[in-house]
Amino acid sequence: MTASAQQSTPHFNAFAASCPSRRLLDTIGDKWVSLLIVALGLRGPLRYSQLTSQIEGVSQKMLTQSLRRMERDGLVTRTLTPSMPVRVDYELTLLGQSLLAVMNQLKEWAELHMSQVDAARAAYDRTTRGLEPPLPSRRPTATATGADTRISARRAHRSRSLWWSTGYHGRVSAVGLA
Amino acid sequence: MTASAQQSTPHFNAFAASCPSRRLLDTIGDKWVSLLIVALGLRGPLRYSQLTSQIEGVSQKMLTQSLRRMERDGLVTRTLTPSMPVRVDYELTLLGQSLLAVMNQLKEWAELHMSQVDAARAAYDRTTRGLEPPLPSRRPTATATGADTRISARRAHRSRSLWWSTGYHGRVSAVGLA
DNA sequence: CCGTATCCACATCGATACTG
DNA sequence: CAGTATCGATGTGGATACGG
Repeated sequence: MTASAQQSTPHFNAFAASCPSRRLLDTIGDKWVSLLIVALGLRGPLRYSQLTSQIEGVSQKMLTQSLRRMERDGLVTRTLTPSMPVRVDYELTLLGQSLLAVMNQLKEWAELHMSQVDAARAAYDRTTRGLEPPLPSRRPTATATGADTRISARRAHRSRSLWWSTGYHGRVSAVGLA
Repeated sequence: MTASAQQSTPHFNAFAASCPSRRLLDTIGDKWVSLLIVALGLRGPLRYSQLTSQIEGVSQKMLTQSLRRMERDGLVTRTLTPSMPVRVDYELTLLGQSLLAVMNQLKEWAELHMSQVDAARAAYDRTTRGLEPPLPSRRPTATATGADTRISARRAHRSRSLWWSTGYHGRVSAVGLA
């Protein structure tokens, strides 16, 4: 990873659209997956029902789906104990544990910086309000969906010698020097 | 909510369903956001067009949307330079930089462990194949959506004295002792 | 208890068209 | 260049019903 970065290992690169690691990035970035990793890392193996209560608001579907994917990816093991009430425990594998550190940091960052983010949002909304009207009604247009307003006479290309104008009227947050 | 379990800091807890930090966790776990953070952290400020090419496969819509959200959350700044071709640069804020370390680890973990995950998947699919039929056609059902097969006579509860049986016929990956 | 299957409202996202 | 707006296919996820 020192210089130009491409000879040490058969490297994966998440910046590449086709690289499998990008999908993996998506998977491990999932809300439920990250919470599950942290929960399982925090207190040993956990039963399905314990996870249900530990991770508030998760539905059976999402819980099972996430656990299944994690099991398939080798992040957790699933152990069935055929006791009287059937019991199933989930536990992090070594691979899963290697993710734990990162996930903890992710969750902690979110919790630690929540207030700063909130402040930033408030400031942003204060300076930018008006751009996003409350949109009270769906669409103030006539009852019939304006089907003809769509096309509109295509005006012939009027002198595009401007190429791209400097007179920018778009959204502005900060302006630099030309 | 007020009484037990917290007074040290006005703590956020992502395990709680209603905690705002959970949504934040969702946001920063987003594929595009994480790639953007890493890209911007890697080489200074970047222009919109540079991000387009740097992060392969991202659409205008997702790029703009992600950048906008990140700007609102105080993770990046947006600087407009009214030069001849209009130019817009995005740069990490201090808050954004504090996320960089975690994001780098996340992306690196994905790239470093991709092969292990692949192996785990292959192993899983080998032991579990048959559970997921190739589903060749969409749905072999008749043209009309089978509307009556839905209900089916609800059978009266037959002796549930078993409560929950031990004779588990479900999916088994590993079995523990009773 | 530990799931699976289905329905369906809603969010996501790519493609496309257009604009300052 | 750097967006915005809209459409439509697809995905996501909760609610519900049911089964070993």
